[in-house]
Parts: sequence; structure tokens; C-alpha cells
Amino acid sequence: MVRPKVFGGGTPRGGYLGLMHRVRATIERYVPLDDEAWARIEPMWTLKQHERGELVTAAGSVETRFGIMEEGVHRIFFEHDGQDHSLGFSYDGSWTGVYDSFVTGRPARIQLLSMTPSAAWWIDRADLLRAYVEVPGMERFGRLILEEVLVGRAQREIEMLSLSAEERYRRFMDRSAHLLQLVPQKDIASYLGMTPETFSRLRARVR
Amino acid sequence: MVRPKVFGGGTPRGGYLGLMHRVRATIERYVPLDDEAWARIEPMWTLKQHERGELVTAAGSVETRFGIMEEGVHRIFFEHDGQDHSLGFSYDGSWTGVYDSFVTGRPARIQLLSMTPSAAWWIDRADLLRAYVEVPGMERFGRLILEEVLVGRAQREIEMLSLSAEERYRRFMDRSAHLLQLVPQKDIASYLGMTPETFSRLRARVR
DNA sequence: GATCGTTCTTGATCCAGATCAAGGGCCCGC
DNA sequence: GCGGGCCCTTGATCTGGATCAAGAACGATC
Repeated sequence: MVRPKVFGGGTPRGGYLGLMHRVRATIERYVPLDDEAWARIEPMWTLKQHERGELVTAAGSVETRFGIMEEGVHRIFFEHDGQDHSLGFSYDGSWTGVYDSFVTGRPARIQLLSMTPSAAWWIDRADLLRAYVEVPGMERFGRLILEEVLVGRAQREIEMLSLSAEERYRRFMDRSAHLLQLVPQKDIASYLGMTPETFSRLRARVR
Repeated sequence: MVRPKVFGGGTPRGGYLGLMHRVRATIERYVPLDDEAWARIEPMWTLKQHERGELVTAAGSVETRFGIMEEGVHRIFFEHDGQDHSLGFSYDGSWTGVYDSFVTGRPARIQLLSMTPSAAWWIDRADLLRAYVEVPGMERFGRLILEEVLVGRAQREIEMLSLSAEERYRRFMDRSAHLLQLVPQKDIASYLGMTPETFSRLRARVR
């Protein structure tokens, strides 16, 4: 079954997906890619394994990689005054990475943590910029995935500003209940902008 | 003096700016544009005047325009349960529009209100998509402006999640105090995620 | 320049959700 | 299979900021 993404997005191909490279399948959700174009960019990507609990990108470092999830779950978050704030999760062919630093070249405030054993395909910014120039369709891919991210973030902003904790909890359960199996409740609570205690009480109270 | 944008962004050219078309100057903040490219896209843009208080885009309609501010101020907001939530302001060569609907083609939740007499250059989505394909550099412009918007939104998200009302007020005053002359305090309060009463009390309390 | 609506201020009260606190369960490493 | 950390839960209390209320100042319209 295809699941909606909490962060990043699009719908993975079904069925014959296993026969196609994950990266190519993801890119082709946005733009068609002929074999020649794929041959040019395929060597730019490298698969990296991450352990459960590994900090994939630490605050303060400049992040130059953009990733596509092969398997497992990443949590995107930042810290402030010792408090941890989750911004989203990546999995199943959606993108991963630290977009503030990747785009600006400044030290990251956002961090990335591998919540499970995971694997992601990474491309370096220099290679991606080269692909934008040299490979037809790739700059469009960059624009389209940004559009999708922006719309998703806007949706979240509207919900955070206008919904109560209970309503945010309900919508999360409708859309992404399966994440409860994969990450601790406290991180989902944080993603929903509430404390673990409030999350727990809502769980008990709501039906 | 050049002012930072609260929403959308970049730095307008100074000095000789008056001699160059506003749209071309804005695009050239992101990509170089030769005279031929400009000649191809220039006819796609039309200048529209908006009255103070005019609803530039209403909720529920599909928005197909993307705009660049010539003068005046637009407020981007949405309504929920009769409450008004401001998401940002556009002015001085920054972009304007309703990005949720523009990107998705679905009815808008976000609305646009002209806070002052204003004028904006508008391009229709169909023309912009054509420009992306036909005019070198334009697709890159689309990608780069989206990157900038996304980074700005991420910055705001971090501040909304981790700062107190007082701290958000202080940062706003540091960055964008001049907006107080242009729009009602209640709208700035809403942009900062607080009530007009709280905003007023902070004003009295903070220095 | 009087009138009316809107905005801003200031005070009193309220409340959703945070914080503080303590117990219990689970998993992991040895 | 025992010990030590997380987690998660549940209860008691607290609080930042909202809501309710009422004037005062401002500005647009005739």
C-alpha cells in the first residue's frame, strides 16, 4: 500500500518498482528521463548506510548533500535551549537532507537523525548543479520538488496556526498513523507541536 | 535605503534601478537575462493597479497568476473559524501571489489583500510555464526563487516554534519595524502569531 | 467639523497546554 | 536473567497568552 509522506512527498511507483533504480523512479515522478540522461547522472549518486541513532547531519556543519531515501526513516529537527523540535520525517523514496544549509551554504540549524537502520542515495550539491545545467529535465526536477516541498510546508503552517492540539493529533492519525510503529511518540508529539504528556493524554482521550 | 523583506525577498538593485523594468531587475537578481530573452518574456507581463483594501485573490478561487510588486504592500493570509492569520507581506520588487493554489491548481486557502494602493506586474501560469521551456535561464529563476522562499519559510517556522511572543516581537522590530508605518498593528500581531492585545502590551513593556 | 467605524490600549479573568512529579513497563547490554 | 535507561502514562499544579470588556484615539466620509 502506498502511504502519504509526512514530509517531502509524492507517490512511489508500485509493482515493478523493484526493477528500477530508486533514484530514477523518484526523479521520474516529476520529469521523464531517457536512458542517456539517466546514464549521465547515475554515477553521481552513492548509497550510504546509516545506523539507528546516527546523526546524519549535525548542527553547525555545512551540508552539501541532497538525498533520496532507499529505506528506513530520518527525522529532521532542530534544537533550541536544549529543546528538540521535529520538523518532519523522510522515508520510502522521498527526499532527505538539510535544506537550510544545502541551499544557503551556511552552517545548518536543522539536523538529521536516522531513526532506524536506514539507507539513502546522496548526491553532492556540485554534481547536482552540474546536472541542472547539463542534463535535460533536471533543473525542472529541482523546481518541481521544491514546489511540492513548499506546498507541504504551507499546509503544515496553516494547520499549526489554526488547529488545536487535539485536531492536529486527529489529522496526524488519519494521515500517518503508521509512523507510530517506527518512531517514538515523543518525536511525533514534537512534530505536532506538543509535549509527550499532551500527546499521551490525547491518545487516551480520543476514542 | 534597502530594506529586508518580511516575505519573499532578495535585495533590489540600487541607483540606476529606475532605468530598468522592475520585472527584469527582479529576475536578474537570480539569473542573467540578455536582451533577447527579455524581449521574449516582457510581453507576458501586465501591470495591474489595486486599491487599498482590495481582495486581490479570494479564497476558493484557483489562482493562475504570479506577481512582482511594483509598489505598495500586499498581505498574504488565510481565514479559519472567522479568524484571520497573516502569513507575510510583499512589497518593493518581491514576489506576490497565492502559492498554494498557483502550484497545485486547487482552490486557494490563502488570500491576498492590498493594504495600500498598490501595483504589481502579473504573469499567467501558462505563460510562465512556456517561458520555463523556451527562454534560457527562466526555469533556473523559478528554482532559485523557490529556494529562497523555502529558506525564508523555514526560518519563520523555527522562530514560531522556539521563540516566546516577546522574542518574536523583538526580532520583528529589529528586522522590519518600518512595516508598522504601512499596515495595522493587528495584522503584524497576527503575522507574529499573537493577539493585538498581546502585541500592544509588548509594545508598552519592551523598552 | 461632527459622526461613525476601526484600531489601539489597558484591566480582569480564564484556559489549553506546559511543567513538575512519580510509577510502571519495556528493551538492551552484560 | 538482572540492572539501568529510556519511554510512556497519569495526576497535580502552574502560566503565557487568549478572551472578554470598556474607553480613548484616530481617520475617513459627508
